[in-house]
Amino acid sequence: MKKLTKKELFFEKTLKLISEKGFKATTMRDIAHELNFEVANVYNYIDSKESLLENYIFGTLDEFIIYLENIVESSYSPVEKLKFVISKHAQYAINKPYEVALFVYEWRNLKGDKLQEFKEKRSNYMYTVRQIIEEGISEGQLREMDGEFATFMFFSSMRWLFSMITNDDIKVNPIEIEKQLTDFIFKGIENK
Amino acid sequence: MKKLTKKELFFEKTLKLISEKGFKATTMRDIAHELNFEVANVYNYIDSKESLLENYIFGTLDEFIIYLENIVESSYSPVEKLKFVISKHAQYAINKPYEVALFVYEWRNLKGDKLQEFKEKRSNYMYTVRQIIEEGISEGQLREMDGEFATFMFFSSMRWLFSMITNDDIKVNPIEIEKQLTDFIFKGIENK
DNA sequence: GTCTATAATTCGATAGAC
DNA sequence: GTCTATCGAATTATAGAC
Repeated sequence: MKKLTKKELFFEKTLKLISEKGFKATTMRDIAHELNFEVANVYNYIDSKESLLENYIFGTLDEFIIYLENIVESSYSPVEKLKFVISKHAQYAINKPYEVALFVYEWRNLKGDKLQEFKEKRSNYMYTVRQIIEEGISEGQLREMDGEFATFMFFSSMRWLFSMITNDDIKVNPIEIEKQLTDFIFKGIENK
Repeated sequence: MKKLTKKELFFEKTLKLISEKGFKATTMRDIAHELNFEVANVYNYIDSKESLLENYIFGTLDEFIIYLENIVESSYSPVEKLKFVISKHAQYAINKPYEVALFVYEWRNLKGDKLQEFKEKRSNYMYTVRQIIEEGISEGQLREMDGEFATFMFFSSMRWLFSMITNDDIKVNPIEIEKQLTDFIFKGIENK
């Protein structure tokens, strides 16, 4: 077990707190209390509550963007590319569920330019995945279907994963969860 | 177009506001401003901000519970039952997207007994759906798979629908959206 | 890095006149 | 039903001593 610095501990505990209570519902006092010190000390680690959210969300978003760019530039088939994207989503949701929670639920609390930047980057990301899906359809690897619907489905998978992973009742096997997700997206639930 | 009473207009505009900005981020002053009157007037319609959220969320939840009970007590096959549930979710998401938004994103802001009640009812609802799915698997209509995974997938569909329906770029055909959703859940995206 | 103290603002909610 | 006025609590953030 790696020993965490105070700074790392601060961001880890704060992230968990915000993802569970919600960004707006989490006060600086909540954060201070979680770390057993006074409110003023929170500002030893961050400039403002606003910047805290920005750092978490763009940290996640930018990592996904870079990964997707690498996949797109590869010579894999559309289906193989999609499986890489699913795998990335699954691994991220398993290893960093709280980052995902903020990304999915709290982006609305971004303000001004940062909100704009988020929307644009996310839109570009989804459009790129949609192009892969439509390529798969036109090549016949994927069944005939509405590319937009399929793309939306694709992204709902990350939310689903998050629900599963943060559910205390369930013991998650990371390998199995990724397999189940991939099977679901490709095969559905029907027995044929 | 039906004419709305002042009361209906209040709840309609308030619902839309809260679902777009988030419950915590929406202030009583925001609500008053949206309706072109002063803050004090908000309390002509509601007792507290807390009760407002409770009414919206349990209105949605209880309707789903009653509908599911009727399905369960019917003599339809598991697959047919699931298709009724999907249809209900799709129709609700299409006709009442903002109620769904509150139900999905804002339940964390319920407090005390109401939060407990929500969790229990939702848990029971999911468990009932899971039983239908597992019945379908054991009867061979659905492929062999983890019932828990499948159930989670099932419920992520409502969130996906919501994303689609509230996306301004997309013109939604209600019949088509339900078909695409059903196809997705049963067949996945692969071409076989 | 930690504390006390407090500024400055915003929040939900109420009182009471019209 | 609508307004003005206001309360008390909670919020983010800062100043400055140790």
